[in-house]
Amino acid sequence: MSMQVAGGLARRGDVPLGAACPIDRAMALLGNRTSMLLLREVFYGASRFEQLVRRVGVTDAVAAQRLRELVAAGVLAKQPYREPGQRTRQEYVLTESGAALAPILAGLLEWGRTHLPDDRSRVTLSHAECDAPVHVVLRCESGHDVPESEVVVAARRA
Amino acid sequence: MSMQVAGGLARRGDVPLGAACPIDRAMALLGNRTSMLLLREVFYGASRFEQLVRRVGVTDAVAAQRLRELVAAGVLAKQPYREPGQRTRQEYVLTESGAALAPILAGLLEWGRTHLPDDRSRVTLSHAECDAPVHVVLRCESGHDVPESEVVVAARRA
DNA sequence: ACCCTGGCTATGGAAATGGCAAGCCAGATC
DNA sequence: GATCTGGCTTGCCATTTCCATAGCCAGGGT
Repeated sequence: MSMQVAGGLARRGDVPLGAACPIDRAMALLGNRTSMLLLREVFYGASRFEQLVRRVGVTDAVAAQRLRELVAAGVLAKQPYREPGQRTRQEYVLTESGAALAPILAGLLEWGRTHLPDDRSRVTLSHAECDAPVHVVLRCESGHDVPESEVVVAARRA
Repeated sequence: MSMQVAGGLARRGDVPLGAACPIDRAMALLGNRTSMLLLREVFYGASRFEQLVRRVGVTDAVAAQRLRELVAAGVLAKQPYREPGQRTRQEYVLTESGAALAPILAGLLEWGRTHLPDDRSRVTLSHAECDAPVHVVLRCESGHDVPESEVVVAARRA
C-alpha cells in the first residue's frame, strides 16, 4: 500500500529525505487554495483577470496578489492582447513551466473525482487527436506501468 | 502551450467550469504546506508521529492537527503497532485513497526538480521490478502519450 | 513508587490568507 | 471633457495557519 524505502538510506540517522525537496518549494508557491485554482482556470481556458476572479470566486485583491506571485515564479506570463475597438489589455498565459503542471492538475482532478464523496462536477479531459479520455499514470523508463505499491523512493548518490 | 477548451462549453454564459470541481475540494484538504509534506513523508516511509514531526519540520501541535484532518478525510489511517518490549503505539499509514495520491506527489517532485531553480535534493523514484526511474505521464485510453498541448477540457453531458 | 519517553492537547501570539469596500488610472465611448 | 469599464492597488478586519512553550497521560524501565 505505501511506497517502500530502499536500502535504509532514508533512515540513516533519520536524515529527512525531504529536506530542501522540490515538493517543499513547490508547495511554498502552490500550497494555497487560490494559486492552484487560478492555474486550473488558466488551463481551462480563462486568461483575463475578470474571468479568473469570477471563476475562482475570490476577490480582486487576492487574485491580483497570487497572479503576481505566479508571474514572478515564471509559471504564468502577462501578454498584451488587443480586441478590435478595445484598448490593449494584459492576459495571463501559461509559460512552459506552467504548462508542465498539467499532470498535477489532472491528478488532482482525477483523485478528487474518485476519492472524495459527492462529485458533482462534469469536467473531463480528453485527447485532442483521438477524443479518448486522458488519465495520469506512473511509468518507468523501461515502459512498465508502475502501481503505487511498486514505487521505490531512494536517494541518488552525491 | 495552454490547454484548449472544447466547443465553447466552458464559456457559455461564463459559467465557471470549475465550480464544485474536485480540485476545489482536494485543495481544501491539501492546500496547505503541511498536509502535503506529511503525506510525502508517509510515502517516503515514515509513519511514526515523532518521525513525521521532525522530517516535516513543523511543531507537534500543527502536525497533530493536520494528521487528524487527514485521518478524518480517509487519506491516512491510524494503525496500532507494537515493537517488542514497547507499549502499543499508533502509526499513520496510507489508505487506498491516500496511496492514490502518489501520482500527484510524484508530479510535484518531478515538476519542482525540473522547473524550480537550484535543486539540491537527491530523491528519485524507481520501479521496484526493474529499477528504472519512474515518471508521471498523461495517457489517453487509446494508449497515446498526451502532451499538455493536446489535452482538451470539456464538460460531459448531464 | 518513581521517572522517562512518545504521543499527544492547550494556550497565546505572529504571520499568511482571504473578504469587503473604496479608490485609481488608462483609454474607449459619449 | 465627462463618464464608464477593466484591471488593478490600498486599507482594514476576520480567519487560518503556524510557531513556541508548557502540560498531560499511558505504560515501560528502574
